[in-house]
Amino acid sequence: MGRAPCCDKASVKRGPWSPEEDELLRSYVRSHGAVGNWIALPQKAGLNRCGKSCRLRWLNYLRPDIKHGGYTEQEDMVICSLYNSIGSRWSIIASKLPGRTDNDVKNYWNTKLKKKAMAMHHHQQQHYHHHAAPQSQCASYMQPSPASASSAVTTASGDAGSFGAMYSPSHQAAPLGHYNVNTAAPLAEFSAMPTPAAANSWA
DNA sequence: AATGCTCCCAACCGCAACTAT
DNA sequence: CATAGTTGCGGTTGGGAGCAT
Repeated sequence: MGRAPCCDKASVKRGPWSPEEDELLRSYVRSHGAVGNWIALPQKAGLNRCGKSCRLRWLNYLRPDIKHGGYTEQEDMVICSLYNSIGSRWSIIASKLPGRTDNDVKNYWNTKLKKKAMAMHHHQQQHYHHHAAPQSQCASYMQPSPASASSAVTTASGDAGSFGAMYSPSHQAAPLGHYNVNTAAPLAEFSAMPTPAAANSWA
């Protein structure tokens, strides 16, 4: 026996949200506080939307503390080092970046950071061909990580896993399986991690 | 100006985990 | 304990915006 669908897709609106719908959802959450039941919310709020869709819209876009774009070098490094350590666990990575959502971090990685990492990976390989050991601070920061061999990373989307490895800081989180979400360092702790020179070399 | 291409991001989908009964 | 309902997550896609030809 299959699981019942969360809503009747045929009778529910899909696609982009209108400003009116945003306001309905925002005002409902504002007046009712934490949403207990997202499935029931659309009806109560007067929205012809799937509960799942409402939840996603709120979490990824309407929440008051959301930041969009404008990623800092420091945030880049947090994302890459955590990706290296735990793979594509976007919700965990996002939880270390105040104001960022898993969807946002995921999009940012897929559209920008991955390419940046690939470019640096290419550059790094050329560097290794000419030098026995990395000499720049950037290169030392990008030392391949033991964690990159973990199942977490090897199961992460193809080549991207190994690219993530390049950004591993010297003190990494434990590989998946030993990774403790509760003890993972928040963003502030990363401030002591890479050198300014390493951070600058990203641009 | 028209067309095609690429990039980016919001949103959807399906599954797993969790919770209630 | 078993089942159903709900939530959370990660992968993927659709389509608009901007750029190149």
